[in-house]
Formats: sequence, C-alpha cells, structure tokens
Amino acid sequence: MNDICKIYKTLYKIYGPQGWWPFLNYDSKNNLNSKNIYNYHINDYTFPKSSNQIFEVCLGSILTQNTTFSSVVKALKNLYVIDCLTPEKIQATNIEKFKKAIKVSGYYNQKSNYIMAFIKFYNSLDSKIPTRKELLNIKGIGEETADSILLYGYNQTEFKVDAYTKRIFLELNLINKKAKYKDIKKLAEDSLQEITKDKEELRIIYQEFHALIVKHAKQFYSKKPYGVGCILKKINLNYIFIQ
DNA sequence: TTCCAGGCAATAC
DNA sequence: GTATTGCATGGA
Repeated sequence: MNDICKIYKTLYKIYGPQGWWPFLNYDSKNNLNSKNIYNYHINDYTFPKSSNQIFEVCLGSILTQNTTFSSVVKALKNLYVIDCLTPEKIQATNIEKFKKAIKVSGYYNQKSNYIMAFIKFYNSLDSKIPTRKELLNIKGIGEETADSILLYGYNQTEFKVDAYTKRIFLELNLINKKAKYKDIKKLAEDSLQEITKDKEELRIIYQEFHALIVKHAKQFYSKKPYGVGCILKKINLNYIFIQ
C-alpha cells in the first residue's frame, strides 16, 4: 500500500469518520439550536440537503480562510440573528451591518468583498455545479477555497489541500518544501486511487481524509516542533518524493 | 506578550 | 514564476 493510503487508513482507524462539513443546527421550529449551534453528520454522506446548505458551505469556506472554524460559527450565528444567511438577504443587507456580523472571523473587509463577488457568481449559476476554473476566477477564491466548495458543497471528487496537509506530508518526507498546491493535490488523488477508482467512493474518502488531517494536525502539528508524538511517524512509509 | 488559526491578492523582483 | 507582505480577530 502506498504512503498516502497508509496515512489515511491509520487516521481513520484512530479517529473514525468525522462527518464533515458541519452545518448549522436548526430545531423543529426552524430556530437555531442554541445548545448545539452546529453539528457533524457522522456516516451520512447525503449532505448538503438543500441549496441553503450548499450556500452555507460556500459562505463558511470563505469565512474560514486562515481562521478557526469556531470563529466562523460565531459569524454565522451573527448572520442568523440578523436574518442574513441567503444570497438574497445578504445582498439586501447594508454592507456595514454585514461586515459587523462577520467581524469575529477576521479579515472582515476583504471577506465581505469576497462573499459579495461570490454571490454575484452564485446567482448566475442557476443551480448548476460550478467548475473549478470558474471558482478560481472569483476574487477571494483560491485553490483551497475552490476545492472546499466543490468537495463539501457540491460533493465533487476534488481533494482539498490545506496548510496542515502540506505540513504533515512535509514532516513525513512525502513531499519537498517547494511542493505546490497542485503537486500535493495530485499526489493525494493519484495515491488514493489504490483504494478505489469509484468517483463517489473517492469523494467520501477525500471528505473524510481532509477532516482527519485537520483533526490530527490540531493535536500534533500546531506547535513547533511539529509531529512530536505523532503516530504517523511510527508507521512504515516508502518515502516517495515528488519533484 | 507571542503565536497560531480549515488563505488570498497585490506587489516586487 | 517565486517570494514577500498586508489583511484582522480571538484564543491558547
């Protein structure tokens, strides 16, 4: 088995399915559940279940750029309070009011512009699935955010690479320091084909793998020196370098 | 106080 | 095309 698959299987064995993407949690009266504002959906891969949830992933993917998801949830809660969680309502809302709501997630001036630009595009989609190229053409949507939207919002088989992914692969000598986003994405996607070539099965693996990486990295790869106590360092890897 | 968080665009070479 | 810098809040 190749190294990437070994890592995936090891993490899955330790942590189990993660149920990403987490969604806002509403009660039967359609109010935000104040005790559990959001929740994960372990072993249910039929999400998102509505266009509202698709849009929620898009919004969250932009808001979570370089910040913690807990801050994003606070921003989403603020948006819920001012009834501003759909494209139409956001566009109809005073921009300063919108900025104030998302302020807690940081970079709020930029992110509000990014979200407005995204909504303009989103409205033009007419419920179609966006292409990666289209997403990358929007100001504020880079490779990771595009893959996040496609993988978790539209269930497309696109591997999402983040800073943790690169950090772990680098620490395990699976890539070199200069590896680009697309290099790491290709390594992961090519490697995981060893498990299955079925697109739908791979999509689920991509969704879980990214979530597992974040879960594991928060514990072992947030503080320097990275990887202290990391079990991945103890499994036998083949060390396939990429150029 | 310092460091980091589920990045991106603009700018300078 | 590669490296650097500004963007910003909140928690550990």
